[in-house]
Amino acid sequence: MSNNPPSGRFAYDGLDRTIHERARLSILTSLMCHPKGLSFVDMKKLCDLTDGNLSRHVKVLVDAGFVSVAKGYEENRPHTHCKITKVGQKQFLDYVSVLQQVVKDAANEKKRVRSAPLKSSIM
Amino acid sequence: MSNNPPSGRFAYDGLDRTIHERARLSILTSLMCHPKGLSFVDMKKLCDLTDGNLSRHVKVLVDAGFVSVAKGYEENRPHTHCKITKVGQKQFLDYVSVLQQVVKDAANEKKRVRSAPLKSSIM
DNA sequence: AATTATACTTTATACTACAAAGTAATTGTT
DNA sequence: AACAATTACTTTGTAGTATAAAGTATAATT
Repeated sequence: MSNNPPSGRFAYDGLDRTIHERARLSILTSLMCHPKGLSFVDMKKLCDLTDGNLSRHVKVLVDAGFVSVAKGYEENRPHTHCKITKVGQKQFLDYVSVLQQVVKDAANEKKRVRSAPLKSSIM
Repeated sequence: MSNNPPSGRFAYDGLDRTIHERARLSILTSLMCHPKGLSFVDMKKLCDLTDGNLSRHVKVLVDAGFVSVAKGYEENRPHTHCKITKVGQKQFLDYVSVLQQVVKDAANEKKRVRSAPLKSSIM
C-alpha cells in the first residue's frame, strides 16, 4: 500500500483529446506549418475535410483557445482566415512530445527480439 | 479538372481509428513492448485504465484482429493473457509511421520562421 | 429570372468512450 | 458455517462527439 506508480508507463495522458482527434490534429499541424495562417478553403484541401466537419472542428479549436479566426470578405466572397494561437502552439508542442514518446516506445520493440521479465517487473 | 491532389498534405488518413484512440494506442504500445504478451491486470496498471474500459477496448482490438486473448486460470483466479497479433503488429507499425510524419511536420515549423507562399501554392 | 457555384453553418444521427453496476469465484473473518 | 471483502473481469447506460446531410446567404453565370 505504499508504492502506487505515478502513472502507467503507457498511459500517455498527455494526449489531449482536443488535439488527438484526427481531423483536429490535421488542422493544427497544417496551421503550425503555415505561421501566417490559412483560409477555410485551403485548410479544407490540405486536411481533406468536408465543409461541415472543418467548420465544426475549427469551432472546437476556437472554443479551446487554440485557434483564432478572422472573418471578412475577399474578392466579393466571405473569407475565413485561421491562425494558431500562442496557447495552441504550446499545447500542440506538448502533445507532439508525447507522440514522440509513443514513436520511441514503438521503435524499442524492434530491437528487443525475445524474452522480457514477466512476473514482478513488468516495466 | 485534371489535377485533384492524391490526398490533402495534412490529411493523415493512415491514422486508423481503431488504433488512434488513446486507450487503444496505450494498449497496443504496451503489447508491442511485451512480445510475450501481458495479463489483463498488468495492462490495467501499465495503461492506467479501469477494468471496464480495458475490457471494452480489448474487445474492440480483438474484433479487429489486432489482439488475441487466452483465458484461463492461474493460482485459482481467472487470468486473461493478451498478445498482439501479426496483423496487429503490421497495422500498428503502419500507424506509427504516420505518427512519425506528424512529428516531422510539427518539427518543421520550428525551423521555418516567417513567410510562406500563400496564394497558388499552399503546400 | 433562374441555375449553379462558393463559402460557409446548423442539425440530426449514429457511434463510442467511459463510469457504474453486475457477475462469479475465492479468500479471509468471526 | 455464514458473511463480508477482494479479485478479475463483463455488461449496461449514458453522455459526448464526429460526421453526413441539409440549410443559409451571397455572387456569378446563362
